[in-house]
Amino acid sequence: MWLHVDPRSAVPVYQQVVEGVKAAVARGVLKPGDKLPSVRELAMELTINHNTVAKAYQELERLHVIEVIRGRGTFIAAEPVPADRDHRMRELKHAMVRWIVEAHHMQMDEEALLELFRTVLQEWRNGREHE
Amino acid sequence: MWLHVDPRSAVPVYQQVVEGVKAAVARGVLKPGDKLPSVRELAMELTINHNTVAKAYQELERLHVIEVIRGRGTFIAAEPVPADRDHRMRELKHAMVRWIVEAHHMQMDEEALLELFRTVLQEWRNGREHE
Amino acid sequence: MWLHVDPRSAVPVYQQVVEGVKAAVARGVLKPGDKLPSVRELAMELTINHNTVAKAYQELERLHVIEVIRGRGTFIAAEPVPADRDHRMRELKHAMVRWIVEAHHMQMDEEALLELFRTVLQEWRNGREHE
Amino acid sequence: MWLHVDPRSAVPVYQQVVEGVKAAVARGVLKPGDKLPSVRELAMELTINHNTVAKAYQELERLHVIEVIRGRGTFIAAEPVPADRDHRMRELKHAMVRWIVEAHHMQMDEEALLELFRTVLQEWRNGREHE
DNA sequence: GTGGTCTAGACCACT
DNA sequence: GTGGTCTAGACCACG
Repeated sequence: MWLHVDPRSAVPVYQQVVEGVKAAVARGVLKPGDKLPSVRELAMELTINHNTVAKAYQELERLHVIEVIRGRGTFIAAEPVPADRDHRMRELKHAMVRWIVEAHHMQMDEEALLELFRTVLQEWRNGREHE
Repeated sequence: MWLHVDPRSAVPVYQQVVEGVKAAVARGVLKPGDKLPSVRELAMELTINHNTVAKAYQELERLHVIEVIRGRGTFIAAEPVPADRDHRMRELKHAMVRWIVEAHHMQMDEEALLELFRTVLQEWRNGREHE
Repeated sequence: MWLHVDPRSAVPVYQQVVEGVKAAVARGVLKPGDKLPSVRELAMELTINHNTVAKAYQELERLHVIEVIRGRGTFIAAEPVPADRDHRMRELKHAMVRWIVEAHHMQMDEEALLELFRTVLQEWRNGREHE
Repeated sequence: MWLHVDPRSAVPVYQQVVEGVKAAVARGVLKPGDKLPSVRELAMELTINHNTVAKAYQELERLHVIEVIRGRGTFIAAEPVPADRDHRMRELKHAMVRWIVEAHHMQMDEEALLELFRTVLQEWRNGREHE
């Protein structure tokens, strides 16, 4: 299964589903046109409520990651053109600054941080190829 | 003032205070031994509830960023010893993977992402020097 | 073809068919007495389920836009007598109020809204002449 | 009360709440900074479930119509700058075309339609002054 | 007291 | 069978 959820995590379950699907798309596990499990199937599989899955799917549709076709199912969207690019870019930068500060408090060099990022990037790229 | 707070924001106010103090320390605005405003002073200054500031201070003490000395006040800790280094390192990596996924959904190249990170790192360093 | 349907769309497919036929009649593409494709033909052409087309035809008959003659086929009605004129008039007014509210939230002047309506009306009229 | 809801309507209750608040803002009944009833208060008043109100509030926040401040309440946003102006403009035009077609089927002249719109606009303007 | 999230179970419209 | 909506009731984090 390409999706896992931790009910005891601080981050909301529906958001974990959203991020999980986005990650699967980014990793190439899910490709444009692929059919997602139905709301109830996925809910069963993750042993969570179907409303929670539905909320996640609605959020994903709003983000243009998936497309919902009534009575047919939900599918990975063809071309996820990001609408509010500026907004998301700003958020991404803020997230980065937050972690630069955090790294500082972990006695971590900036050079080491950059190096770590390169490593993570490399690992991710490798993991992606092995799909 | 080295601290600002936005009551309209998805991130909790007390957490904004925590991050603000950590950022000030990382940027060198606050140095070991420096005295922080009292809970009530800071609450007044930021026009937020003093319970909120108290909660932030408790969190900061738990993180060994500050030290509370009864009857004397609260101070920036001498040596910010990172307690749960492994845990935080794991979180840092997860955050990085999230960036990669997010960048992917913004049609952003991995090389561009790395470049962005370098830029943000550079900007932060500059801001730090100008303090 | 005078009819197109978008399966990915918030508005139900059968309703898109209904509106499409009504639009064709209003634009003069379909005239009283014109024969419509059979349920199965149209379904084939639009690559949608024939139940969906059947539902649309039923709705159109209810609205006196078309007439279904057993064993002969379905035709554009001679005189589209508006049955529930009051009801539809009320809905029309409500829709207009919704436009005004929406325009207001888009920081749009009332004069600009009126101008926009005039433009849309003009464009539609032009499109109609070119059929 | 500036808000009413019809549970038997085809349009979802939560959306009726969304439109009701937007209308109240457009009419000037609710002004920037005004406090909205709490989720549970409004739910009680409209005799609907609090989750339904919560969903409406979340949608309104997404539209920048209101601002939610945790533990304090929800307020009308200061400056409702519309983000996806193009998208909404396109939708507005489509709605207009739909009703032009509809008016045609009601045997209504285009000139009469324009005149009706002017009237509705005038009525709305008057109703607004009487608040 | 505020909104946010989740579960459970139900009904509905659409295909 | 598909997703969308709603109710009922519960728990949690925040201020």
